[in-house]
Amino acid sequence: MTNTRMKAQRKKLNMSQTELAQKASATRQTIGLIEAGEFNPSLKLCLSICYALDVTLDEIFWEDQSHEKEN
Amino acid sequence: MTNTRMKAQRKKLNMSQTELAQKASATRQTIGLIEAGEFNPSLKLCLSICYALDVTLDEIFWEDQSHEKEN
DNA sequence: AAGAAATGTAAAGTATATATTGCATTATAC
DNA sequence: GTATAATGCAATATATACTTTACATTTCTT
Repeated sequence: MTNTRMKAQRKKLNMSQTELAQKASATRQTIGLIEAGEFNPSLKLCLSICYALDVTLDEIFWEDQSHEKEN
Repeated sequence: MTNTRMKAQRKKLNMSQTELAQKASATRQTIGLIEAGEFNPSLKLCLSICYALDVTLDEIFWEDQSHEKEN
């Protein structure tokens, strides 16, 4: 359940969790936990992350419904 | 700052807030407040709403960055 | 191999999303 | 025009996102 698309996009931009956290005005821990799939970010934070990573919501946060909930 | 796209899609499907709430396993109040733009739903809830309304995240929750934050 | 940077993880505290209950108002159907 | 459904709005309670601080481990650079 880790968010591989988000992590991949961050790496693609050669950005550390700390840098992303700053751009998205969150903490490194929060970013780490989201990438680890250990929590459920708010829409605003998702949007901030998208802006920082230059992608849209669907690109990194969409999950197919059949993708049975795993927590 | 009300979420007009979400509301419009719900109406398009002839669904009441109560029905949408049930399908998305939330309460009517929560749905009402999200439509009113009075808070910041979690990603999971956004996804549940998308499934219930048969749209994707970008269709009803994406906001352009220039869309200056209004709360 | 050593030092630095990046990441994982955990405890405690704060802010806020969400639920629950309840009542008032507006729209819809008969 | 009265009943019924749909929505708006508030107060209180609870769950949990997110922060802060801190330390351990892994990865990168030299």
